[in-house]
Amino acid sequence: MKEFIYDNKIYYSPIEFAMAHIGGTWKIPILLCLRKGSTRYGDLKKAIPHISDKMLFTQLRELEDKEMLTRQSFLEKPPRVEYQLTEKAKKALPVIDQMNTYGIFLMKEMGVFTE
Amino acid sequence: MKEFIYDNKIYYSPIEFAMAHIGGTWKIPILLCLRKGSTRYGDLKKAIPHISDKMLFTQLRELEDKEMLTRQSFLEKPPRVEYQLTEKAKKALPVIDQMNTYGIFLMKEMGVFTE
DNA sequence: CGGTATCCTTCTTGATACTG
DNA sequence: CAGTATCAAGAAGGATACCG
Repeated sequence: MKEFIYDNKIYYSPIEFAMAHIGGTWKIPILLCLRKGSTRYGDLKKAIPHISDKMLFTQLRELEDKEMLTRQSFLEKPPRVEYQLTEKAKKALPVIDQMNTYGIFLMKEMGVFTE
Repeated sequence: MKEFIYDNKIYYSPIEFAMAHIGGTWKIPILLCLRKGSTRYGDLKKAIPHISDKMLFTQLRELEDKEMLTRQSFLEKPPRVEYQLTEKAKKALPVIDQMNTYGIFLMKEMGVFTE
C-alpha cells in the first residue's frame, strides 16, 4: 500500500485514514451518543460529562469538516442546533461496535470488572 | 457504563480501553506486520520504513507491557530477538481488518485513489 | 442555549547520536 | 543487529472566561 495525501496530510494506510475520522478520545463517544438519540449540544454535554466545552466544540467541528455529521442551526430564541450522523458515519458504527466488543473482551481478560 | 481504573489510568468505556491497546499511529501497523510474518526488529523497520527507532522501540515495549506480543531474545552474536503476537492480539485482527475495510470505503468515498 | 477565545500544561512524536 | 538516551518541537487537552 502506497502512502497518499489528503487535505495536506500524509497517510500511510487506510487504517490511518479511518483513525483520522473516528480516532482520538472523543469522536467515538460523540458518534455513539448521536446514534443513541442525542441531537443537541447540551444533550451531548450531559451524555459525556467529562468532556470540556472546548473539546466538544473542536471535535464537533472536526467531525463536521470530515462529513461525519451535519449541523443544522435554527434561528430561534433560545438558539437550537441539531447534529445528525451522516451515512458515512453510520457505516462506521459496526466497526465501533466490534471495537467495543473487543474492549469488553480485553477487560474480562485483564480482570477489570464494572460492578 | 461506569468508568474504571486500570494500571493507574482512568477509562470511560471499553472502546477507550481497546484504543489503549491498538490505538495510535504505530500499534496497528506493527501488529499487521507481525501477522504477515515479520518477527524481528529489522524486519519491522523494513516493513514500516517511516517509523523512527525511538517509536518502534517504545511501541514494542508498550505492546509487550500490554501483553499484545511476546519478546524472545536469543543470546547469539549478532543478537537475535523475535516478536510474536499473543492470543489477545490475534483477537484484535478481525477488528483491525474491519477498520481497514472502513478506511478503504472512506478513501473511495472521498475520491482518494492509490494508483 | 450554544458556542468561542486565550492561555497554559502535558503528552506524543521526531531527530540525532551512541552502545552491547 | 537491536536497541537506548537525550533533547526539542508540535499536537492534544484542560481551565477559565466571555459572547450572540
